[in-house]
This record gives sequence, C-alpha cells and structure tokens, in this order.
Amino acid sequence: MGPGGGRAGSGSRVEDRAAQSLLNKLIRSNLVDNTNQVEVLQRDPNSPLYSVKSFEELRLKPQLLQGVYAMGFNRPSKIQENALPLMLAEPPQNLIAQSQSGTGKTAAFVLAMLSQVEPANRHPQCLCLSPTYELALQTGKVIEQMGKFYPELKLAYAVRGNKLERGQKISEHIVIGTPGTVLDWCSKLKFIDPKKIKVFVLDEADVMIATQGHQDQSIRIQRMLPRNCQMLLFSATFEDSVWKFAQKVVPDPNIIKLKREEETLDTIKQYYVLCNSRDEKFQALCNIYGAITIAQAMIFCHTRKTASWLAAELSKEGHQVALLSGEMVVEQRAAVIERFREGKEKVLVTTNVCARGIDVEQVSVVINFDLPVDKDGNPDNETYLHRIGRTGRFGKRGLAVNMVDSKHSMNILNRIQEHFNKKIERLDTDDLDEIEKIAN
DNA sequence: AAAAAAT
Repeated sequence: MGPGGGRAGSGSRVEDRAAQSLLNKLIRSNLVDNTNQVEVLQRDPNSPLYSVKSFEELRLKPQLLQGVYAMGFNRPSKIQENALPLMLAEPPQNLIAQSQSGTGKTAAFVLAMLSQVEPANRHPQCLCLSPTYELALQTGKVIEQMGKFYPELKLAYAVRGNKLERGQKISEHIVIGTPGTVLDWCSKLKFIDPKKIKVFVLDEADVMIATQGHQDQSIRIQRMLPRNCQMLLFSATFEDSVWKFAQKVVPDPNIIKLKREEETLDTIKQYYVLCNSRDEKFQALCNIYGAITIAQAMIFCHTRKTASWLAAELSKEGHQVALLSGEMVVEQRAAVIERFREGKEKVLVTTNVCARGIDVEQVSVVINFDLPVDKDGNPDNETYLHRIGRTGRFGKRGLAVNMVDSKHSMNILNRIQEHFNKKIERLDTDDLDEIEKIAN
C-alpha cells in the first residue's frame, strides 16, 4: 500500500464506512486546497520552507503510520503538509495554526501527540484541552483510532464526572480534557504531574485563550508546564485581539494560516427567515421541519432556557427532537450526542455548547433560531462561522437558515453579512417546494 | 450568554 502518486483514493485500502468518510473529507480538502493560499511564517527564517507530500517522508513510527492509513488518510492535507514537519522537528517547535473546518486539524495535532509518546513511561506526556465535554470525547475517539496499533497506549479523559480516588496518579500517556477538570487534576488534586508534559495542545485555541472564554484556566495550566514543553494552538478562527494574545503567550511561535475563510461559506447556502416574534419563529420552524429532517439538522439557541423551551414545544407539536445543553448531567449529554451521531436523532436543539468542532457527517442544515451575539449584544462572527461550519461537510451542499424576529436582529444579521461579504438571501417558509429543493 | 470545577 502507500499513497502512490495520484489523487487520494487510488490504490488505498479502505476498511469501513468511517474510514471512507474520512477519505472523502481528505479528497475534498485537497480539492479546496487548490484554490487556497497557505501562509507559513517560520520562526527561523533561514531554515528552508519545508513541506511533505506523503506521510512516509515524516519517518513516523511504523505503528503510527499504520494507524494513519487505517483511518483512510493516504496523503497529508494542505495544513498537514506544512504543520507536520514543523511539529515533528527536532527540537519540537511551537505552532499557531488557523484553517477552516474539515481541513484536518485534529488529525494533525493527534499525530504530533502520538509521535511524542513513549509508552514505557507510565505518566501523562501529552495534554490536550477542549472547550466542551462533547468535543473532548470526539477528539479522544480520534486519538484512540489513530493510536490503535500501539497496544500499550492509554488515554485518560479529564472531564466532568470522571472521579478518581484521592492520592491516585494518572498513568495514561495522553490526557484529553476540559479546562476546569484538567486544572484541578494538575494542581489541587495532583493526579497529573504537569512538569512531565512534553506536548500541550489547545483545540479551538481562540476560545481557550479569549478573556470571554477559558483564558484564566488555560493560562494557569500553561504556567505549570515545563519551559521546553511544545505548544500547539489550532482553530478555524482567531479574532484580531486573540491572535495577538496567542503570539504573546506562545514562545517563539511558528505560524500557519490557510487563507480564505470564504471557502467555507461557498459550500453553504445562507438564508434568513423574517418573523416578528419568537412564536412566529417557532411557527416558521414547524413549517420547514419536514424539509430539514431529510438528513440531520442542528438548531442553535442563545440560552439553555430557550433551547429547552423550543425542544419541549417542538415535541408537543409531534416533532421528534433531542436536546443538548450544559445544564444536563454529563451522562445524559454523552447519551444524546451518541444518539445524534448514530442518526437515531435527526434534529438536535442546542446552545453554543455544540457550536464548535462537533463533526457529524449527516448534518445538512444548521438553523440559528437565535443569531449568535456576544455578551454586549454585538454579532459574534466567529461563533456564526463555527455554527454553520457544522454543515457543508464532505463536499455536500450545506444549508444555514437564520431566524430574524425584530429590527434589532435584522441589524445583527446585516452586520454578519457585511463581515463575511456574502449574500444572505430571504427565504419564504410558506414555499415548501423551494425549501425542499434547497435542503437537498 | 454559554461553557468551564471534586468548589
């Protein structure tokens, strides 16, 4: 086997459906990459700009290369071509990387972590932080899949509800977790010795270091790490002030930007529905429910309260929906996201907890029941891009529907439209034929 | 406002 010379897919061994979908993703990102500009800023400008066209060139451990191919990857995506040589260099380099949804960020940093693990050392060597419980579970699955040919490799989840006995020490090689739990495990509870961490990954890095986000906890964790610990920051979005802060807190960072976020928007058709109240939005949503359930859909609300209200109202109307928000206990959250992944639930009503990173292939429609706004009521462009980025995956055409219920929210929508310089057209929810045509 | 903690 091996990547061969040609396009991804030729001569590769594809074992199952999951592997096939990952392959599809890779094919798509290669196509998209033809029009994308990659910008690489190396720390040492004298060293040659260095990218790889195959995984072999990286001299990975055989069991890791086997894991990469078993997942259906046969050649690196654009971000991986540039990021992997930097991350695997000796000595390890720090990296801040920005590239859109579905371009292979997760696989890139998982590969970097796995290549640093020494299984004989029974303590955490790599630490990855995720902004939510659900994303930590998802990334953990990728680590387990890609590392499945290391029989000794162990992964620990530092997430809510995962309780350990006092005085216990984590012996697992990689820890994936959410900020609060990881901070406790590193400091107060001393389950992890942070001084022995070699690779530190911030997934959805912008929200992990934003003042409004998890900055305090992330930075407190970072300060406990050894000085030579490799730091890897990945996200699809970095708002200007956060980008500056990232460069300040990461020592000697290399920078990779996959430009043109409009690419994401080109595969997703955006519409808005004009209403005058929350109840009208609810009615409009009921009108299009049939059209959006042909595949899977995610409906975003601004608050937990609205989400649970909406899920209950939709149920009363006889529409089957699932609800996922941070007010639920983690066992429930794990069960709901699993049912949604399996396709047992077609519609997920949720909050920003699911705005980022969640990768469910069959999602073809995203509905913003409430537009994303920050705490000051200004448009939250980053969250908008992340939310609608839950669809339009695998080269399929995605659909985003924004529900507007006032002059104020129309103004928010106009500002989002201007920010991305991409037309958001009006949709008439009485015209079901039109909607079905768009949704498919 | 949501998320994030054995508090």
